[in-house]
Amino acid sequence: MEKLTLKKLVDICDALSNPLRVKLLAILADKEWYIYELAKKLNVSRQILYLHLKKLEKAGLVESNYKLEEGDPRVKRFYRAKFFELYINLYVIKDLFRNGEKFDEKYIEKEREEE
Amino acid sequence: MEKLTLKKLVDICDALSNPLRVKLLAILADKEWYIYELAKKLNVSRQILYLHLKKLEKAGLVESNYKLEEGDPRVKRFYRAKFFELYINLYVIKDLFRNGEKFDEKYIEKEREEE
DNA sequence: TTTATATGTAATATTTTTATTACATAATAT
DNA sequence: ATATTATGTAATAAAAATATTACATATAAA
Repeated sequence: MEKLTLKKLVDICDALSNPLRVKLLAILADKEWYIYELAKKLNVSRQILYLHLKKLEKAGLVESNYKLEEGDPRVKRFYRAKFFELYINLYVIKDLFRNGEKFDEKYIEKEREEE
Repeated sequence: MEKLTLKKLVDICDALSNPLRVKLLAILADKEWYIYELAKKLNVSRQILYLHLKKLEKAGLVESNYKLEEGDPRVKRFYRAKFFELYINLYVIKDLFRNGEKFDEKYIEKEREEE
């Protein structure tokens, strides 16, 4: 498993801190969907899906690309889940702060990336 | 590892979706602290710690109790981290929705517990 | 007696997240 | 032509999370 950083943990947890986003991830794990189709299936607005998918994409849990299907000249943006693994316990959490860097620096670094 | 539910996942991830809360958990893993002491150490307000610790407590990641120390009649409320483990990947996420219950029911159930 | 230590609540303000609504474009299908 | 399918942006509203400030209580220590 790839090295876990504080920022990565916080981003993934932020992404999974909402039940609709977890559901989206489960749906996108089976096959790729485009937003229009997803909005109909889940009976929610496209706009809210944009926001939730953006957060999942930021955490690296989903990805998307535009595709042209045969016989339909309309470009569709397909989203799919990316495989990931996360294992955490108290020791893992402690290790996040046991590598020279100070918490404050990491905190500030995270905020810089936000811009 | 205990059976993971959607609600439990969302609560834990919500708790870990903020870097200060992750830091708090790491600190409380080593020894128990009371809020006044923590506020000084971290140079943040007591009030903000109340809020963050409440969220960690709700997720079952920390616990607290009041204690009297020898030679000091002032009651102190000590917080400490509880051991936990969380393993997630795409299959685990999918499994959360593969047990008869529908997503909507779980979503609504979660909201009821909020009250 | 005043400052520091310790607890808690309540009110308010700020910021972020979440959700809704409206607009604009373009091809498809009826 | 008009409704449906598809994309995107922008404005706004509502709700939740985060942060600040103020108040109240009580003991310790100087």
